[in-house]
Amino acid sequence: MVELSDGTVPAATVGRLPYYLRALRDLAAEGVGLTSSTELAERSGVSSAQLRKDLSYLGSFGTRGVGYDVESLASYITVALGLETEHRLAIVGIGNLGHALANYSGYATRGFQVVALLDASSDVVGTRVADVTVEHVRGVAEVIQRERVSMVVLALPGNVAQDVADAVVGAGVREILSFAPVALQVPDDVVVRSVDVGGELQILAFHAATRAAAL
Amino acid sequence: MVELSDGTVPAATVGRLPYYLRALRDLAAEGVGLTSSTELAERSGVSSAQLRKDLSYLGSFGTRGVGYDVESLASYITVALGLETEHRLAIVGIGNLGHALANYSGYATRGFQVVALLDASSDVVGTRVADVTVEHVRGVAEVIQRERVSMVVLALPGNVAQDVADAVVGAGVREILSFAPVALQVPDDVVVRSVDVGGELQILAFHAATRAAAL
DNA sequence: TCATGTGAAGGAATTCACAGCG
DNA sequence: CGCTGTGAATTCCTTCACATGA
Repeated sequence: MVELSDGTVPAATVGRLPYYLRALRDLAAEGVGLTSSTELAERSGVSSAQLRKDLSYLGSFGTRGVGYDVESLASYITVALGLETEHRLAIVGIGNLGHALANYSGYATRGFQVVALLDASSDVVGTRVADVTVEHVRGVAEVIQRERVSMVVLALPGNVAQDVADAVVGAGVREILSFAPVALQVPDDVVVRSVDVGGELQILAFHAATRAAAL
Repeated sequence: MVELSDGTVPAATVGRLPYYLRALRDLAAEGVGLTSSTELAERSGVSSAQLRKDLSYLGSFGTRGVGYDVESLASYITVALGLETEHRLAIVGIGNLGHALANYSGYATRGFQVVALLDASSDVVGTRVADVTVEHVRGVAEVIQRERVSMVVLALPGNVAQDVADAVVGAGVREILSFAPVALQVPDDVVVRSVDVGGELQILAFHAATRAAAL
């Protein structure tokens, strides 16, 4: 019996749902209709106990003694992640990274649409990138209203990220993905996810140094 | 008294060290010479207790009743992260993202150098990107040897990521940063950090959906 | 019988609150 | 006295191991 739980899903579990969904879509693409917690966990890079525990927070989707139906489990996770509704994105900062993000093809297999691009440089404002005309960041609030933007991606230098975040939050956005290596100060009801490439490399450097020290 | 600890630093702590280092460098750039756990924590987006606990795993760097010397704490974290040695990077996959990463200027303020670029498409092999000539990925093992590459960045589609990872690991690389949305299978002594932009957006979508459901 | 789903146990990370030291 | 450094308490997450039910 399928039953969705209440709203209490651990953050760590939410963070893994995209991996499960990815693995399920891969399985579906391979024509696999039925899977097990062992197989799905292996493809997702977690333990089978972890996978089952995670799914238990969302409800009960499998058949004991059998496994999980790939299609239907994918559907449930899709719904749980809120991917059945369209999410309209604006990207602020059309430098190297912003360009790449604007052109990023498979936005996690639909659900996301880039509807606005903004920048502060007159070099790019007015140009078209990925079929969208770049507008000046000073009009960010208006653009967000006009395009009904619900998520903003910040691909800009750390020193201006906070100002843009303030403007974006003021315009009603509650979900931000930031590539700027700064801790953004936002109200409690705003969710910020941060991706820091430099930081990731530093973490790898730490492991390299630890390995070297162990010799 | 400054004393470095043994090699047991929690993974969660390691993940935050880059934020502390960033905040310290900002402070130094502003001409601040002395800081407190409260100030530094605020700029890093963590609690002051968290910061002090994290630092305690590395050693003892502050002065009770006073605070931390910005320069020297930055130095210690730099050493702890292994950033005093040069790290030679290869980027595999010179698409939109690979381009952006190759041109990414401040590689976390030095310590990292892009010494090789590889791709499988004849459209880009042979071209120069960020002063480096793109080579064919089939020669990845040779390139890694020749350029003494110690870290590899994978900016390529999920379906080929595992093959390249295998080749790269076979050539002796033990640190990988992957932008491919797949769980790479690697030996225990290889460290893989994964950045999944699509996944981050899905996590934001989950929060948006949860918010909507709460109304 | 077999793999799911889940209480219970165990481990890790965070927070608390204060001892310790300049 | 003030702020660091840290045991203790708490909370959160993961793993275990088995009851459950198709």
